[in-house]
Amino acid sequence: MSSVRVRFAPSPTGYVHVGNARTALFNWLFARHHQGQFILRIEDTDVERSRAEYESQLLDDLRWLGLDWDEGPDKGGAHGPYRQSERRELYGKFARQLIETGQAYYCFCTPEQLEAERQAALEAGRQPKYSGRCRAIPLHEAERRRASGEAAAVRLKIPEGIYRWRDVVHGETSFSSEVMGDLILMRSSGQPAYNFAVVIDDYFMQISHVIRGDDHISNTPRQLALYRALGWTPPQFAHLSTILGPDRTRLSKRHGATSLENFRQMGILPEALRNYLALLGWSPADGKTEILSTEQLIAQFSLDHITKSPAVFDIKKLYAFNRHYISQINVGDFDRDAALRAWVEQHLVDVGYLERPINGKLSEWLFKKLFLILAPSVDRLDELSARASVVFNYDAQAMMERGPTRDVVEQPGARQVLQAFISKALAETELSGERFRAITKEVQKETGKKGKELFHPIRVALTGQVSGPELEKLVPLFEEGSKLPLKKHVKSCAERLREFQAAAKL
RNA sequence: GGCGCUAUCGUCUAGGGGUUAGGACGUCAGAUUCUCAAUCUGAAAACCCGGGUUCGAUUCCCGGUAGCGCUACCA
Repeated sequence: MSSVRVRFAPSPTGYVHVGNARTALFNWLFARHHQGQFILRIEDTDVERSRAEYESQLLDDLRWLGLDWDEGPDKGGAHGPYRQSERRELYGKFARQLIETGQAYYCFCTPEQLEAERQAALEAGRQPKYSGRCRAIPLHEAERRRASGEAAAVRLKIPEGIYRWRDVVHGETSFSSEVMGDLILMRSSGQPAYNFAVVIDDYFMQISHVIRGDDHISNTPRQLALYRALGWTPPQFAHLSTILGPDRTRLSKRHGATSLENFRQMGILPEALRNYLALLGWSPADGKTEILSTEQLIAQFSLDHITKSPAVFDIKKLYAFNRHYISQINVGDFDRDAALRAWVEQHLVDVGYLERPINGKLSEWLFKKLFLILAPSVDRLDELSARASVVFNYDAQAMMERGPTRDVVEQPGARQVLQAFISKALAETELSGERFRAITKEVQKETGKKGKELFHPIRVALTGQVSGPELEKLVPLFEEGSKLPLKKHVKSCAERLREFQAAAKL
């Protein structure tokens, strides 16, 4: 089969939105599945809105998502340059060619004039499309007017007829030329217009499949008209459905987190987002498996299994995937994944628990103990600091003033359990998980209390909270943490229990 | 207004002329755990409406409705 070349062509006008991220992902998966090329092209023809700093943000976002490209603005390639702003001559050349062959013409109408006509047409209930007035201006006259300094745009004469293509996801699709006005190729500023630049670029970059949002469906016939005028064979088109917010309108900022940057800050793992996004509009061959590694995604991805209908973005489901991938993190991953390590460090530095440098024993404790004990219960990693409160914040006085914790301590029998436990625990120089277990066994024998009656008061005395991870894991976490040079001191079990004794007047 | 796209549990989806309409998230219940989370088991939950074709339509066709998109010298 001929080689697959696909592209992701964002304009640098802000952060990368999930909708675009999904488009990028589908292109990438398709390219990787077919061992083809994935090309990144920057569509910065809109000088007003494009900003250079957005471009580097954009590349960072895509890298974070785990997508890599074979050709792009930062790495070049045989079909560059990869910024439309650097391809001006090309567009100019073909605009002139189309004018010379009579397929395009100069248009001297001003935007104000066009807007007025548009409004008038709308009010009269007519189709608001360009009248084609400037088609009648002879070329030599147009040249003369331009020479005298008059600004002109270039328009394509849309040939009449039906424009049809076989969309890879929608099947046979067609539009009549009647609904299209002569489209702008070059703006009077000399900048190419989107539909023109896209066609030129896709052709010269030898794009085989254009996989993009279905908001481009009605642009497709215009582009087809251009391919026809230029005598070029168009690529295959695949139009992906829109991603909607919970209210079924197009997903946007007002729906909350929608940019890759947002998700990164929330502590969504890129593999979770990739997996979730892949399932928005695409489904695996067996129709059932949802947790899929990137390798499996690449192996199974096919344009045949794409749905046409729009999808509502469900953050709860994203969280479920994120929980899954967080629970898969194990000790070794921190050695491999510097980005994950840096994220966790920064997060805890930001809340004032830690300070840099973080290395040696502290790093070990942080990743191999604290993280692995606390992370499995979070939806997103930015909840880690709140979970870590059990480690860093212990205040016996406050605990005795709060209803839920105080009630546990004041339950009948609780003091008996606590007295026995505390005297034994304080006799130890350091409490290990094993010693903790042994001591609670002894307390159980002596007091006859077990289960909830036994552990609940101990949990409250040791953590100041009524729920949390297993005590057997927390105890050594506290003990080890207490010996580390942390910005915020972690109280040892002994410190906690003495403070508790005083506050509870035991 | 015109043109186009879309329509299966609350949500993401599988499926397809005859099925107990499958899976996942969420929800609810139970099990387990010192607690929460996790985990396991189970339950409730869907073919937009109206015509047509057919022995039989949720599936195919037409129409309606609704949602979304385009209708720019934005992309």
